[in-house]
Amino acid sequence: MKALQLPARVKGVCCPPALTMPGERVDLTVEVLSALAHPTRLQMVAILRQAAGPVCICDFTAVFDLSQPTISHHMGRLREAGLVEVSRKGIWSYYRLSPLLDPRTRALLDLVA
Amino acid sequence: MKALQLPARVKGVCCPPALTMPGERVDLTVEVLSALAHPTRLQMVAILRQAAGPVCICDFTAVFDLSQPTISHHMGRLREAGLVEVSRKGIWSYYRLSPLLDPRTRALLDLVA
DNA sequence: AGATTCCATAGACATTTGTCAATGGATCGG
DNA sequence: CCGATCCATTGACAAATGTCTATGGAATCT
Repeated sequence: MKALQLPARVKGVCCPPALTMPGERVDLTVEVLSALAHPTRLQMVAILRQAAGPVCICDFTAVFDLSQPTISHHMGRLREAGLVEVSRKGIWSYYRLSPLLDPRTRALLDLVA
Repeated sequence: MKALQLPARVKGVCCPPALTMPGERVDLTVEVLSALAHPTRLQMVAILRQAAGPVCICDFTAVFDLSQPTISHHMGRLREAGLVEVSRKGIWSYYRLSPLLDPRTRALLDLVA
């Protein structure tokens, strides 16, 4: 098989693409984006951003038309992504945005939620 | 960013916060976030942001360790989300970031890609 | 025309995701 | 101690997602 000669464009002429983003940052970013890429979770984060203080799970179950385990599941995903933290008081679980989010993630939340 | 005040918890009494984000904006945001929430697609967008001009699909297939149909598939998802546009020249398909992205989406790309 | 290259689409298949019902642990009120 | 409430976990199951192989159309070279 002889190599063909193609017009105008030669491979790599336009901009030889390089993967400049460190793999670790790719993974972290994808994890955060995935956590936010769901209507329920995005709105949960929006609620937490606007809330004056930690919000009870029972409040979320009241707002969304979803079962309590599903609410818990979504909140768990936000927690695994490091976006929220939980504090228990008596019977209730209160969630808030993680106070130590790195600036980039904070800016992301300000943008989308 | 209005503070919404929750009263002290009383057993069995919940005080649901309001869903302040318009449903349409939730859906649009989720669509964009979903498109970006994959390692390959995120890096594709990063490449397009740094590129001086449109980038050929054949360059992406050279960079990623994925089959050509898979590359095409991911690029198609970015296109469906309105993030990229395609222009054909002869045999090749060149992709670039959509020039008319709304400022919020542009800012999002600047943050994560 | 025939061969070759690029790329999108279709089909198949395994994995992940989103949801609910059921269960159980922890805490509180009486 | 008993019953009730909150919430996380488990298991099940349908739907969406990511990947590949195979195929076909379009453009270009010989």
